[in-house]
Amino acid sequence: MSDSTSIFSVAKRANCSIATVSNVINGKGRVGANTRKTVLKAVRELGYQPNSMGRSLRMRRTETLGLLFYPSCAQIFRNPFYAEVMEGLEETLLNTGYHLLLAGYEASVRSSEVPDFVQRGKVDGMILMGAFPGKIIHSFCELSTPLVLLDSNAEWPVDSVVSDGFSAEVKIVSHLVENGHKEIVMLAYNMEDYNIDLRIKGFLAGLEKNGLRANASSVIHHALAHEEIYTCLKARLNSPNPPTAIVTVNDTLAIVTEEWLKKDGFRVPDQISIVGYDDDPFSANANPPLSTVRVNKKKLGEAGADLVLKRIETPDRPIAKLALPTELVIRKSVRNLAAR
Amino acid sequence: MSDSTSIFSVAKRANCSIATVSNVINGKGRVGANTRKTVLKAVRELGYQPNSMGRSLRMRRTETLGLLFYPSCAQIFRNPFYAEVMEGLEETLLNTGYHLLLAGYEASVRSSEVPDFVQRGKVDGMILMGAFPGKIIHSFCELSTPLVLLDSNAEWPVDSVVSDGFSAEVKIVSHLVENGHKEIVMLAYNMEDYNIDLRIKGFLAGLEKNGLRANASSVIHHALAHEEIYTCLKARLNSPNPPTAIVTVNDTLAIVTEEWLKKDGFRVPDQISIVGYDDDPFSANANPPLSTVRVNKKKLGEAGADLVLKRIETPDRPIAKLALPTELVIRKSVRNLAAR
DNA sequence: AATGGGGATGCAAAGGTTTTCATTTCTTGA
DNA sequence: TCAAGAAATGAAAACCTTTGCATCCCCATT
Repeated sequence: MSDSTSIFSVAKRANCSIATVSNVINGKGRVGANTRKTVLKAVRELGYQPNSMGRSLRMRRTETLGLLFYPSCAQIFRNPFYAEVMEGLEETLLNTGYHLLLAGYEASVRSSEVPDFVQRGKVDGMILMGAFPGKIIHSFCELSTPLVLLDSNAEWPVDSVVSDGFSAEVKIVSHLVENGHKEIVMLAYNMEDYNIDLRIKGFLAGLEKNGLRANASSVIHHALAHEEIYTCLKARLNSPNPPTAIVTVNDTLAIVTEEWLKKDGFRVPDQISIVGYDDDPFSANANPPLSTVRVNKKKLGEAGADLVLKRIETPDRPIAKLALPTELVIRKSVRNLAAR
Repeated sequence: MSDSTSIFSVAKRANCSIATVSNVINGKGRVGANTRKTVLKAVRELGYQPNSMGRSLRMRRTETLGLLFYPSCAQIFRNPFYAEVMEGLEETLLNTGYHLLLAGYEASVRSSEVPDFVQRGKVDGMILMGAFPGKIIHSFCELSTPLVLLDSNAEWPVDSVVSDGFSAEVKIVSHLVENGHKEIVMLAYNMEDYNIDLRIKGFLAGLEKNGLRANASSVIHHALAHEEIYTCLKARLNSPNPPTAIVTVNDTLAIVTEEWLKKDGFRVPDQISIVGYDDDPFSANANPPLSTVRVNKKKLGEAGADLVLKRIETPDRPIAKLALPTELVIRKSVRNLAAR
């Protein structure tokens, strides 16, 4: 308990060498049964816990993983999506002895492009979460630090885990077509974001696969906020061939769009169907309950932690790029046009 | 860049001793202008960053703070309240060089009641966030590790920051009374939670201060979920002297209660007024917009970080217990009974 | 009784830093 | 030119571990 309980004090109390104490604690080497008992007793009585810094210095291993958010911790905390990812991370790390060093990109980067603590050896590996710009990912890739991109990007030569947004969107389009929809438009943000791009690509592929025309006007995206997107959508709804179904790049956008549509007198799903992505907690209680795509967020976290741990263990293992399968969850926001 | 860039390599390249390199880097001691330039050059060319473990070992300081959530990381991530607290934490730590070691209580505690990493010296101090049971807080208090209870509890002899829920509830009651309400009931959870207790006490004090009777039936609380609470409320609404106003212990409870009330045909606020607590992001957009209490969450985070840093710096300073002032935000969920 | 072997234990180095204190070098005034 | 004082530099210890290797002891086999 005292401040100065080091391995020395234990050794002195147990009347043996520090090497022996170390061996007992780590279960290495050979230690006689009696000695072991004495040491264990001393450890207990002194409340000794090996000092992490001394150990890390010697072992060149910190048992700490950097968890870096983009753009900031607060931003990620705001998104309920990541709560479950955290759950997966937490559980996987549970029995490994590893801890997470939390950092928001903006707050942790001073001079270079990579947070100091990485190069200073405070962590054994990094998990990057959020829509990191390519430029930043690039800097990380050049380091030799084990690295995994979690729900972020799969285009770099490092381990990564994403949800399979491509297949998901194909499934969505097929689902809509099965329900008689032929004029479908996608709503997306216009920003550098791998996942958004992936979903757009999947959406377009879905159209083609179902024999619908896929062109520039199939996707409405706007760099700016939700309002702008809705303005474009509304213009389209009043045009000759108005869409009967909307696919949004995530649930948040779906919900606000739905609100605005209702406010403007469009009935959902009677007049217009809508499908989201993410299965956020509020989506099931929306009015009408939102059809969407469920990604196993917990598994996302588990896979991420697993990958970086494996990379630390075996730096030369082949790069793993995981695209987790998704589940289309059908609720009440899509109308069957055929069954009229 | 190479793996083995230590202070030695810099010293060799700059043709000086490691002591001098250390002095240059830390701006301590005296170093000649020329030598300084040479060392700096070597540092730059080698891309040298001092090793955190070596430094921590020697300085007995890790520049890391433990951020412990109860019951788990995921649980806290789910609550939008904490996103802004994180913002405050992040910003305050920004220029201090300190990092956060994240841990969920459930996941990080194995044998003892306190996570290993604390006693192993992986952190210089701890921030506890969430409704920790007293038993656990007690274990932490016995440690000599700097500790701050953040939005958790203020009843222990350690630094703490909470929002002043007591005064806030007094303000709420006064506000309701000013609007002609005389029959007011509070909805709360029945669990060990300092903040809830504080708000209940404030509510009762508010009643007394305004000359209303405060008794056991003034507060409806139930160990179980929202449904149970609502059942009790509904019974009360159908009794002889039904409440005209409801005060809930947080916004979430307010919103679901509101939904159920509306579903049961009660009009809010025409028939029944309601006030929440927390000013969650969704509360402003509720229907009607919810009157509630805003706590400066960011400041909560700032104060917490600040306090633990000060405690590390000056272990003997007097204990600080902060109760941050709150702001009553009046929206549309309270009806003025006087102006009929 | 001597030799060999195996199990138990300890010594000392290494890992990267900071810091104290001694030593060296420079400057300046007489 | 010398001495003294100030400024610059370096050697070594300390922080706490782990681990390779040497040592020691004891028992069994020949």
